[in-house]
Amino acid sequence: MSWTDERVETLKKMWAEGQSASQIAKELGGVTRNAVIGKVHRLGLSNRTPGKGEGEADPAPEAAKAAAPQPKPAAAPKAEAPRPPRPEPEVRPAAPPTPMRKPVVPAGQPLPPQPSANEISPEALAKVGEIEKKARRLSLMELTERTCKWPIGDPATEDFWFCGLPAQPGKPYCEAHVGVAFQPMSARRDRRR
DNA sequence: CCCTGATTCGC
DNA sequence: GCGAATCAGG
Repeated sequence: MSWTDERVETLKKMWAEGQSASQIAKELGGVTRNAVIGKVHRLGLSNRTPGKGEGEADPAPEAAKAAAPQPKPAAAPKAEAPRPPRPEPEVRPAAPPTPMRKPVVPAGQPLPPQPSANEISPEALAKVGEIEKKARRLSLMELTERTCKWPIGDPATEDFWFCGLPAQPGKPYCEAHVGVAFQPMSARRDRRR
């Protein structure tokens, strides 16, 4: 593969969007992230290190950092979450060490949709309750394509993190969470009708 | 361990 | 110019 105009354009665009080199490499195909990074540097797109270049008297430092790429929580290229999960509102393992907490409602951040009483198998729920105690409690930034992206807690408070346990290959969640996230479509309604 | 970008250097 | 190997960091 070579750096055709088109490919370079894609590279520039994605890089500007804040996409990582590996993501760009994946998108382009036929190149590694190293190739992408190398190209980025050759194009002079890398982050201008302070006090460096000659003809780089950049008097407009503000404009560049205005755009913050919007992070995608469960950006699984293939298997996408069938529905926004909302584990157990009940579960709140860590809340005590914050007496001074109440103005925890940021801006009008609506709480995630609550699937209400879903007809999830009791075993699955129990399983989830168990593993959530062992959750790695990862932050958004720590999630990868192979960590469970199941949210736990209230996003509006400090009691929020992601499961982070090893995700099922090709799935965005760990085994336990896959169990409650992917329902066979109405696990079973009234027998016969 | 997973990931990130940065740099080097033989090609 | 290219990019694998390597480095440095989170």
